[in-house]
Amino acid sequence: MREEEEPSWFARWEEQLPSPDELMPLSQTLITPDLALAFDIPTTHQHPNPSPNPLPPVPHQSDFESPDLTGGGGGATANGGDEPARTLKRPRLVWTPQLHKRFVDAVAHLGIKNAVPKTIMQLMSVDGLTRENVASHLQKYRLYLKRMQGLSSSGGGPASGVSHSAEDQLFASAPVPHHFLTRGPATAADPFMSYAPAVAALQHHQMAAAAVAAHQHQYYHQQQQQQQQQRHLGHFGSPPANGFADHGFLTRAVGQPGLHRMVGPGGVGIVQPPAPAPAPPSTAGSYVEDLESGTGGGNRRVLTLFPTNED
DNA sequence: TTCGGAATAT
DNA sequence: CATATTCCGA
Repeated sequence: MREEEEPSWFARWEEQLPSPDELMPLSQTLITPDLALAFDIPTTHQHPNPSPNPLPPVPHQSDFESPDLTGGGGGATANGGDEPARTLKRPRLVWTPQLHKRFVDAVAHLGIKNAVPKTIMQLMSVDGLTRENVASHLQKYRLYLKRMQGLSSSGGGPASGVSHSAEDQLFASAPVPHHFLTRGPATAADPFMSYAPAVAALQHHQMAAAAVAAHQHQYYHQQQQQQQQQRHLGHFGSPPANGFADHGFLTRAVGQPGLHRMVGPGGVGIVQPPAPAPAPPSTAGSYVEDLESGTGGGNRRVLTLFPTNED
C-alpha cells in the first residue's frame, strides 16, 4: 500500500470540499484602516505556486492622522514600537445577508433572553464585530420583529402600507424564528451551527466562539481572551497605488472542516493557517468585496465583506 | 466598572 | 435609511 494518488487530491479538492455551509466561517477580516493602509494583512496567500510570502514586517504607519493623544503625558505606556492603533474610526459595518444570517442564527440559539449584544457577538464569532455593531443591529432587528408582530394579525389590513421595501430584504434573507415573535427559548432547530454547547459555555464565561472554533481540533487554536474589543478590519482600501494591488481577499474554507478565524490579539498578530497543503485554487469559494458604494459620491468608506453564497 | 437598551446623531 | 454614537438605568 503506498502510493495512493497524490496528485489526485488536488484535483478532487473541490469535490472533496465539505459542505460549504459548514465552511462558511464568515472570515471577514477587518483590519484597521491604519493597518490596512500600512500593509496588507498576510492573509493566506493562495498562490498556487510555492511562492514564499515573507510577510511584510511591521509597517511604518503612514502618518496620517495622529494616533490621538490618549493620555499623552504621563509617560505611561511606553510601548516601544507597537502599533496601538487604538482610537481609530472604523468604517461603517455593512450587514450583509450572510452576516445577518449569522446574527439571526446566533440570536435564535441564544434565545431572546440571552440574546444580548455581547453574547451574540461572541457567538457570531465574527472577527471585527463589536458589541456596538451588534447592539445597533439588534435594535433594528427588534424593531423589525415588533413590526412584524403587529402586522401579523391586524386583520390583514396591510392596506395601511406594509411596505415591503428592499429594506426587508436583508431581514427576509434570514428566517425569523417564530419563537421570536411569540417568545420562547431557543429551540435547537437550526440547519447549521451545531455548537449548541458552546452557548452554555458562553453564558458561563466568555469563552466565546474561539473555543468553539478550537473545538474542531486541528491546526492551532490560539485561544485568546478577547476581553476587550479586538480590532481588525476588512480589507478595503488597498489601492494599487504603488506597489502591488495584491491579494486583498481572504480565503475561506480550507480543506477540512476547521474554522480558522484570524484573531488579532491586542497587537497585530494575525494567525495564519499553517495550511500544510496549498491553498485552494480559488474556485470554490468566491467572495465579493464590495467596497465603496459611492452612490452619492462621497468619501464613504464602507467596509463590506463577504462572499457570495446563498443560503 | 461594564453591559444592555433606547434615544439621538451622522 | 442604515449605522454609529451617546445617554441612562441596572
